[in-house]
Amino acid sequence: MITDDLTALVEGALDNLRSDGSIPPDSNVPVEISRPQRPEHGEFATNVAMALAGKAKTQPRKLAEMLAGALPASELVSQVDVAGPGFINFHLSPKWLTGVLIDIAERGRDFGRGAYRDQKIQIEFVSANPTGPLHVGSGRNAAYGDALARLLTAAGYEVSREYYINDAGKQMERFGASLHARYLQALGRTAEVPEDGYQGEYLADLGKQLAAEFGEELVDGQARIRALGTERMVDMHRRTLERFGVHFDRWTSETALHKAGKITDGIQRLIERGHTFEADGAVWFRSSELGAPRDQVIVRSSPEATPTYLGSDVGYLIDKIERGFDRVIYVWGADHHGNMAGLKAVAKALEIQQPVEVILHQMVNFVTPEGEAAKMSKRAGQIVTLDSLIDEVGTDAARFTLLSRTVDATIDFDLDLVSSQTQENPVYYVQYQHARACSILSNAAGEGIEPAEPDPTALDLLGHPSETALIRKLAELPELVVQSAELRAPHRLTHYAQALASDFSAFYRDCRVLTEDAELSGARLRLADCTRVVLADTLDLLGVSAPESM
RNA sequence: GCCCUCGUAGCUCAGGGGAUAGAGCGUUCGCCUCCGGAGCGAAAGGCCGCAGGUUCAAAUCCUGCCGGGGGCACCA
Repeated sequence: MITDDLTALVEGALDNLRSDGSIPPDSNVPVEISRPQRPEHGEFATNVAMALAGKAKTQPRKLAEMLAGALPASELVSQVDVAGPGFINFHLSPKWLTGVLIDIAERGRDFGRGAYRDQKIQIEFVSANPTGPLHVGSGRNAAYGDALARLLTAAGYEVSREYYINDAGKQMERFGASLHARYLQALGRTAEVPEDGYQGEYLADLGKQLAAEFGEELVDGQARIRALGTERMVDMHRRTLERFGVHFDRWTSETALHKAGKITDGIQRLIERGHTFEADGAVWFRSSELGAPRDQVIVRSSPEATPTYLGSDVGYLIDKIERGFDRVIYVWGADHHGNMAGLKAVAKALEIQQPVEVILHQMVNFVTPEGEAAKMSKRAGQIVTLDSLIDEVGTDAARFTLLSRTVDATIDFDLDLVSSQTQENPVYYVQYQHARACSILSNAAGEGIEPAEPDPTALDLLGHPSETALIRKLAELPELVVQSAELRAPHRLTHYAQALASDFSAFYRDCRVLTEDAELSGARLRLADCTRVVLADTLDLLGVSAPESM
């Protein structure tokens, strides 16, 4: 990678200076290559001179000049500027610029891919309770988890997407009771949804459905109703997610884990290892000794004596690890923050060597134009569903918007602006530039003009500032992919996509592609084609489509 | 009370220790003989919440405080 080459150059210069006594022999400073904010500064920069000045008590300017003078020759660098407080700016050679285009032309979508890493990562996300429709918070989770999975894949990892179906436990009993009541109501009987149950209208609809399909058959069959309801809810989640462009490699049911004995085995492991005690008739996990703020119940007291959420998670975690992943990632909403310490404590207690990583994303709030937060509650039935958001703005705009901020920041949706956001959403700008590139390419094809062959002499004609700026932007993708994957920060790609689209737009404005000059047209066509590839690839990493026309 | 997270332009947000802190929207002023105007250019607009600390260097790291959001169940 280019930064490695430049780092080696600077380190070589430092060695030269040390050996001729210009700087003290023990003056070791880390060399970091960065991208300057302003194009006039060049393609890359380092300010190792400032760090060196601090150690060697010498003027940074002078040190920078010495460093620049001591740089070994390289065909990569055409010019070095000494600027500002100790900065050395590298201007890369035209050969490097054409090299970027050749790389893209030859590798296509592989251009943005990192080297294979031989590491299997499992990422579990969404995992919403099958008690109601997916809401927009789950949409954020889905958009993030899926984009991160795509990013990790692009960075060279083997990734498996998993959805955990919480189809056991107390909430599901409440769900069953609620649906049973709705079913009875649909049959014209008197029944009431329990106070701690699910009041949403969707259950009334489902109750009517069951009444129509089964008649009186299920009147005494609450367990059956619960199972049927769960099944339909999971199907609904699956459909919504497919519609949202999210596909899971595996759906694991908590009930299935129970049946396979994995849950009780897991709890047994904790007991055998001496991490538990009994109190008030319940089994407790001594998590406070493993970094958690308090001990937690893993098996409820009688008469239920069933595992808690954390209790089930022990067996599930073991199951994940036994399937051979080198790392497991959980994507949770911020409202699950309290479970993090417990899960980490379980991993410690079981002496799991593989990293167990939890990523929390902040919530999605809905605000009125007056700025009042309208809180969402599933139980109260006031749901802004993911389906309704997709209906309103479409999958592309929804995903792009939900991904455009860091996971650490809450997202405020102004409900009244959701539809007008269709107009101002930056995703359309990016898609538009992609469509424009496609359009130019097809116009050219109609006139029999083909993109120039990917070789340095043909592409050497490119040199306009808007052209070089665009090429520099294209060149950022491979590093950005690896970086964003390691930082778990897909939102960086949304910003990159916009910047790239903007640079393409400037190129379009300044450099007419289809001209009298066939060779120049060919070279610019190649640049347009490379931009098309990189834009499409970036959008794909976000799970957003790249239409050829709009 | 304790834990997590946010506080940067009028608004929504980027900025993983380094140069003159950036973008979109909004505002003002310009640009349609032009390969797609869902566009382009320019201008205005900033004690980077406050106070300490670490460092040659802090919007960035640490501590405290103030202010928003989320958690602290034998719910998931």
